[in-house]
Amino acid sequence: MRVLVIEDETKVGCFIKRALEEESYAVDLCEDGVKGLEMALATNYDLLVVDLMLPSMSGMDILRTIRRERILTPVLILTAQSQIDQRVKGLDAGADDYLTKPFAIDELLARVRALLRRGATESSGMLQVDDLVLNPATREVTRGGQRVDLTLKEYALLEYLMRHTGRVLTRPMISEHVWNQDFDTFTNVIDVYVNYLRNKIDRGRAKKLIHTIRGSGYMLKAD
Amino acid sequence: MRVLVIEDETKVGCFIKRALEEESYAVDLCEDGVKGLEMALATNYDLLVVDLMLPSMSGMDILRTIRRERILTPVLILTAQSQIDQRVKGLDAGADDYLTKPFAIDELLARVRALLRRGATESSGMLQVDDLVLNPATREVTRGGQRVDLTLKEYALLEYLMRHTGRVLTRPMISEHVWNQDFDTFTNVIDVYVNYLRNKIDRGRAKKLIHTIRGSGYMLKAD
DNA sequence: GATCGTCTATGCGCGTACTCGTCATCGAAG
DNA sequence: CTTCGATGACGAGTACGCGCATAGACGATC
Repeated sequence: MRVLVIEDETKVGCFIKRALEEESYAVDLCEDGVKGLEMALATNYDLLVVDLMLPSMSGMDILRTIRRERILTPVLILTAQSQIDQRVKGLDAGADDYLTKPFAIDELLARVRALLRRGATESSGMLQVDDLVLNPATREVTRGGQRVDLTLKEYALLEYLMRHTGRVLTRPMISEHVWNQDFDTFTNVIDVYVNYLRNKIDRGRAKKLIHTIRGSGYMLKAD
Repeated sequence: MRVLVIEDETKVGCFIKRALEEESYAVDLCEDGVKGLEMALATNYDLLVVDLMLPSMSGMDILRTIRRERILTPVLILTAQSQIDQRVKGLDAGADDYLTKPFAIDELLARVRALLRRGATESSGMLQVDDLVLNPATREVTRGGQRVDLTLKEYALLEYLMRHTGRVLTRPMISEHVWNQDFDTFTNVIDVYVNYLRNKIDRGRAKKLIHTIRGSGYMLKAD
């Protein structure tokens, strides 16, 4: 799950970025409105977190522009206490949720989870492929009832694979959703992480879930 | 499906080429406008991906020229953020879709798929000849319900045959759509690949689908 | 300074794409 | 019907690059 945070106060922005990364999201941070808009249009983010009060271009304008481009990415708006009246306008312009500054970081994380759940598989939020179960709420993974311990990146990759079960996922697609903009194209990190996941999930099991599609990419599937 | 990418930024071009090739397209990459136009006129591509801002000749001029020549190949235009106003002109000049740079690679792949589907069989996108079924979305092939595993080239060839069922396809036609410009005419690769496909699709079956038209080429047909 | 997580670098094995050579098949001419 | 050249089928073999595995560099955290 890749998130773009547009927030001009460096301290707040870094704080949010950090917190989201600890939840295994791939996060890009942008302190400028115009640049942020470009990034939002450029990359297929899973969520945008946008401050309303920004230099060079307001969060509201960003929101309106991306909706005009028919980008349906969920947007979480951050408003100062004094801008409460702006909320309604924000929701009208296509925001999915808002949060008043200052806020508790847990509050933010809870809303982010809610927005991402909504967009995805719907239902209870539990992802399941064969006897492999992933609970996004607790970030707990089990295979055949047995707990599997994953690092942040391993988890992020697995979640992406599980949200697109049965489809071939090319390396560019994976890097775009699991890594942030610093990703280096000419590297084999993805292969390495797939290998890590295989060791923890498929090794020693009769039924393999992670499949290589040679020349294309990878696929998670029960067959 | 053969695609021509006209893009002067080497890195972007290579990235696009790689991604398309992983989707089993045959891809030619050209970094120059005039040369690109020549290639577009010389070869019967299934799709053109053209950057608007090019040295020596703008993408718009290329577009106008090939449309004047009554070439109906679908065209996907790439524009920089600052050239958004050019889009309308581009669509007027005969572009089928546009994409703003920088863009998400999934987005590009999705639009490419959409444009190629539109030109072809329409409908659900599923291709079927007798009990042979090909699903372009998942790149999955079955014969009589049984899964058939194909390599990238085998798949590309079969897709081309299936999109032109019942018509005689000459070797030049096949090489033009399934291989890229590096194709060596004085070779029998096509025969070899038809043989591979026969082994995987017709071998052991009563009803043969791949037919040889001696002196001409090949044909896929239920009879 | 020890440990953990992320990423880089590298060597190896194998599958894919392709070449080549030989044999089978077809069609036309005698 | 036989012969013969042209065309295609197909098995064997090769080169190369993809993907896998593993070791280790680097940085952050405690």
